[in-house]
Amino acid sequence: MARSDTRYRQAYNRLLDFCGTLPVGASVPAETELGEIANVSRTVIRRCLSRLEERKVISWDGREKRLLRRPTDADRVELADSRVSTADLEQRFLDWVLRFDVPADTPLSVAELSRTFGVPQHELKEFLAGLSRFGLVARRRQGGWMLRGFTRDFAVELSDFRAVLELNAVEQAAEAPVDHPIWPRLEALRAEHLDLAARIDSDFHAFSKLDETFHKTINSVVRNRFIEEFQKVISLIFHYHYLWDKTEEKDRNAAAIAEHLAIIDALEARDADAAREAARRHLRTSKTTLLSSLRHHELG
Amino acid sequence: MARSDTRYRQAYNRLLDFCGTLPVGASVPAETELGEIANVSRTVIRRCLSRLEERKVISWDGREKRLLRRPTDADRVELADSRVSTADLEQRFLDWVLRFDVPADTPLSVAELSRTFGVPQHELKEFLAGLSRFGLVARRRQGGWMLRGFTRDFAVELSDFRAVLELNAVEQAAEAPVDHPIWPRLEALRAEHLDLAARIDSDFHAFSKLDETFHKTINSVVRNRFIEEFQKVISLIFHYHYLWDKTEEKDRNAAAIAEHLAIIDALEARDADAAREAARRHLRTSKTTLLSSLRHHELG
DNA sequence: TAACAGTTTTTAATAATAAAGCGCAGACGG
DNA sequence: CCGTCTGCGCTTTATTATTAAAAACTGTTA
Repeated sequence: MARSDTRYRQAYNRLLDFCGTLPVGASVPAETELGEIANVSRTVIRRCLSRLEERKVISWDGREKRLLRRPTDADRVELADSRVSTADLEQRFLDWVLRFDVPADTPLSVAELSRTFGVPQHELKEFLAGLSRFGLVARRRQGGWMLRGFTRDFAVELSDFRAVLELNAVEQAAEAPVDHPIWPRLEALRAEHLDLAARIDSDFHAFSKLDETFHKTINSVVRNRFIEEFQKVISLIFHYHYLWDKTEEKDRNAAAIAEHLAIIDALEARDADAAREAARRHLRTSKTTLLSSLRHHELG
Repeated sequence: MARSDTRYRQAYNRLLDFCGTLPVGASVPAETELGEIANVSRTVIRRCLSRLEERKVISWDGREKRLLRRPTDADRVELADSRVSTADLEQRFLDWVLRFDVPADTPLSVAELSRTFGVPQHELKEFLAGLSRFGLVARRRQGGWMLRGFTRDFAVELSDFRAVLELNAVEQAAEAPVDHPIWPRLEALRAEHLDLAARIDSDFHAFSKLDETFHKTINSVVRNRFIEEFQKVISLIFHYHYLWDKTEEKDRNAAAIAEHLAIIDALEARDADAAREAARRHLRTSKTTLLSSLRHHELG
């Protein structure tokens, strides 16, 4: 019942490596300096030094530390496990919710999630607490969490919010200076769209990815931590639902390509009003698609 | 090292109360039913029943439970502590940050915060995890948290974001139907603004509260969980900084009243463009005020 | 056979604790 | 005698062990 000593183990091995670079008999640097080498606090260093002394790799008497022998592979310590990536927990969690179509108002068990994701409970709790800011999960009165889920209301509000953010982005893009990096990127996107449009009959599946890139590009002109935070969630959710709704996918995608091109045209003409209008039209379509995808899911 | 048994204690006392309403000798209802009365699970009820039997308040044999005597005050159990409100932790935390002007990039000690706020550590962690979504705090690489704080960048981005949300709200307000509750509220606000304007020389301090009400009203036309979540933080922050910047407070407030009235005028005339423009102007002023308040703070 | 009590399994909240971090006082070397 | 380094002890954090509470099962009786 205590935190893991991975930090110590890693530091220890790193110190062994360092000692390997020193000649036998050389004096070992001060604790502070070693701390900087291994990027840990002095406390950890001291523990490592204790062990090094114990194993007779170094002598240690006050500030007199000397390398006694060349360290071998046998001196190294195991660094137990490679704890599964905790970084993309968000990605994996949303993926799970969307892929398995977890219904709204499902009680979430921290213990169970902890097992399926291979992440300690307390980390999950923190993560869920974060998500609750987006209204995707909520605390239950008697403890525990529940997925507020992917209801129609949620989808509508998410779409509306997305529209607000993205119309703002389009407005800003229209006023971006000529040397802004968005212009070459838009030009490249236009080419990709035209390319895909030409072979839409066979490759219409490729659109989903292109769509994501397009919206990411548009939004990239807005440098705002709040908006960026949301964008991650928004794009993921739209992305998935796009993938699902298989009804008339080809036609939908062809239409969306046309709408994207209209936005690009208006932007490159620096016509803010037209761009706004085009974006508004496209977002309206997106919203409809998202809602219809939900409806099919409910029925299915 | 276990969770507290407050739930059990409360349930026990509530059952005592319930028994008080029964005549001596009456049969006590089933566990499930008792569970509904006290709003706890059967497990807790059984624990309570055990104690009731032990103290000879009831007899208990299988499903045969009878009230032996009228419960007295001596039978009740203490419910240890009144854990300080955990509900408005957000309010209190932001209050603390802003009031004591905690500088950016301050390391936050969960242990210390836990003490000053009288809240268990794990709750604080969850809370901080939630705040990190707003970019106000961040995890440090080597564990712990830090306040990313109230930098100039943060203020700029917050203002911009607020502007995006609020311009959208104004747009929607301009198109609200005649029977929408916003109209009488706006009319009332107009009166309050005029009233305050008349006695601005003495009462200019009262504006801060009026400002908050005004913006809250405008935003109330947008029903969107994401936006609402943000609004709480935004309004709190602006509110505080308004209170601080004492330079030319009277003039500033008088000007703001005029700007508010312009927005109300345009809205009531259902002139969306004019309303947008008026709002844009006001938001620009607000941003300037927020930034100058920061500047003074840095210097002072 | 349906409602109930007894039992077992799971889950979540909290305390305990090892690991890591921090800072000061004094020692040591130059 | 001054600056650097270490020894030491206190703080803080991350993680686990433990228990309260909830939920799920199972058998029994009215």
